[in-house]
This record gives sequence, C-alpha cells and structure tokens, in this order.
Amino acid sequence: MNLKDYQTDFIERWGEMGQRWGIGRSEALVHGLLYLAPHPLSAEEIGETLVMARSNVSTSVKELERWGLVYKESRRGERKGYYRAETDVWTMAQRVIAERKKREADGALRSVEVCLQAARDHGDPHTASRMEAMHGILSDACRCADLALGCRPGLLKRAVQAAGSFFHWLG
Amino acid sequence: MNLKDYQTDFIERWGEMGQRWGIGRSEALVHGLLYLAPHPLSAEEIGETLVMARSNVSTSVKELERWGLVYKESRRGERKGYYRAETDVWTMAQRVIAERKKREADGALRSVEVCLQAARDHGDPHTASRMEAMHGILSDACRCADLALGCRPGLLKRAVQAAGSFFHWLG
DNA sequence: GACATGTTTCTGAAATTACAGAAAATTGAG
DNA sequence: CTCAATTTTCTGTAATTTCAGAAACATGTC
Repeated sequence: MNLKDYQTDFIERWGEMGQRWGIGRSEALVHGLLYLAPHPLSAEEIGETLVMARSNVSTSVKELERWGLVYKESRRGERKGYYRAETDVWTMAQRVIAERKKREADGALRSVEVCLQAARDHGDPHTASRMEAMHGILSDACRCADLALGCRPGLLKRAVQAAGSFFHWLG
Repeated sequence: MNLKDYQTDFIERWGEMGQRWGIGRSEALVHGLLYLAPHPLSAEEIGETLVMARSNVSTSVKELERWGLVYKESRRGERKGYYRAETDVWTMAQRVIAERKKREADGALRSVEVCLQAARDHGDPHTASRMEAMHGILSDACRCADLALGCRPGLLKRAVQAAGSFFHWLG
C-alpha cells in the first residue's frame, strides 16, 4: 500500500504511543496501518509497506487478533489472509481496557489477597490494614472496569461523554 | 528494617506489578517497602533492606517524589533524609492517573491533531475521518481523567464506588 | 578552611527485549 | 496425494533497559 507522508507520520507516532499503551512497537505500527487502510491488507502488503519482516508481521497480527483489535478475513479461491482493524473507537477502547485490566489489576488483586491473608494470619494489624486499603481500591477499580466492559460501546461512549461534559460545565 | 516473609513477598509482587503500571521495578520495590513501613526510612535503610545500591535508591525515591507517591522528610539536627510513602490509596490513584494521562493520552492527542490537520489539508476525507474518531475518543478520555484529577480523593472514591455498586446491583 | 556524612550523576556490565532471517509446519488447489 | 503458497515457530543478533559501583557533588560541623 502506498502511503502519504502524513499517514506514515501517523503510523510512526502510533508506534511510539503504542509502546506506552502496552502494545509492542511493531504491533502498534501494524495496527496504525490497518486502522488507516480503506481495505483489508495481506501480511505481505503490510510487511512491504512498513519494511518489516514477514515473521514480525505474523506475530504482530496474531497478537492484535488476541487483543480483538484486528480481524482476519479469508476470500474464497485465495489462501492468503487479509487483515482489517476494528474501526469503532469505543470498541477499541473496551478491548484495551479489558486487556489492561487483566494485566494490571487482576494480577495485583490476587497478589494482595494472598499477602493480606498472610498478614492477618501472623497477627500484623498494621500491615494488614495497608493491604486492605490497597485491596479495596483495586477491587473498586476492577468493578469500574467491568462496568465499562459490560455495556455496549455506544453506552460507554455516552457515559464518558456525559462525565466529560459535566466536568467541562463545572469549569 | 526487618521484614517478615509475607512483607517481602508483597514487596516483590509489587515490584513485578509496578512495571506493568509504568513504574520501574526498583522504584516499585522502594515504594512497596515505604508503603508498608510504619515509619519513614532513610536511603541507607531502604538500600540495606532491599539489597539495592544506594545510587539506585536515590534515583528511585527521586522518581517516586516526582510522581507524588513518596515524600522526603528532614529531621532537625540530622542531615539524613527520611522517606515516607503517600498512604491514602485514592490520592495514590490520582497521582498514577495524572502521570499516565500525561504519558499516554496527552502526547497521543497532540500527535493525532497534527496528523488530522495534515490529512484535511491534503483533502483526504477517509484518513481525516478515522483520525477524527481517534481524536474524539482521546479528548473524551482526557476530560474524564481531568474530572478524576480535579476533585478531592474522597469524592473520587465515592464516585468510583457508586459506579461499582451500581454495576454490582445490575448483576 | 578541612573534614565527614549524605546524595546525585556518570559509566559500564548484565539482563532483557525486539526483531530479521531461516527453518518448519500448515493449508488449500488440483 | 503432491505441490506450492502462506503462515508460524525457532534462533541468533542488535538495541534497549536496568542497575551496581565509582566518581563527583553537596551540605553541614568543627
């Protein structure tokens, strides 16, 4: 695929940002390209366009499929796979929230639970109370994330926009 | 400082988790220790307890101070500095939100704005519309974060807990 | 001023991660 | 089944990141 300068620019910046969002650089580049592409692209096209090894493209699209940010399409009479990005940004947001909750909150919550139990068993109220506080906020955050994940993207959008507008209105 | 096994366990798990939250491993270890510690600790005590070079402790506490997760205290008649962690978990949450918004959202928003302008200037409506969608959700997310950052920790707590309870009540 | 204590910056080594290319496996067509 | 087109896994190298220790820098005491 032939990219304009400003598209290349977007994709590269997206690659940078992706790393901060917990997506690998290569994956983010592929995602950026597919997000802009008007048609699904084959692995070969992706690799050529981004000057990236095929193996790397393969790993990246697979990971993006796991996130739910990219879909593979097959065309009859062709064995080549074509990839397209999820283009609904609120659905994308849910996919990212889901993945990050799993990585960042669920694990932490379980760890704190284990340690909290140990602190209680050893009769250490100070340590236990610190851990309780941490446990409390982590489980609140998880419930909040589940709330965002349990609704249709359109509802999430309205909720977030309502909250934002309210804030804007406050000053 | 002498740690119990379950405290060491917590600190190590915290070190692991911290990395996923955008805090370096060493920094997270130091933070975990200070969060559990009943008294402020000196750099030396921190280094000894965690078996970590002084230089590393210095860098870590400085970075944690920058996040607003750790405070330095001086005692009169002593030149040694003592460090204590912020222990209010909702204040901690705000500090983390603030830092991550800065890293993850603000930069992305500016990048997308630049690219969107370029796409419009080149008369490319498809690319522009994709970028507009992305710009929209990023600015909504920023407003939402500002909402969480602009209130006292107690209010944030109530809001998040209310949202969570509502979800819980839904099933 | 000289000295001691505590802190920060610099530097290089070790560990980790990212990725291109090669090799292996899979899949569909005929 | 056989062959060729794709995809995936494996492997070694390059780049990045992390961090201990050394050196430089501050700060306070006498």
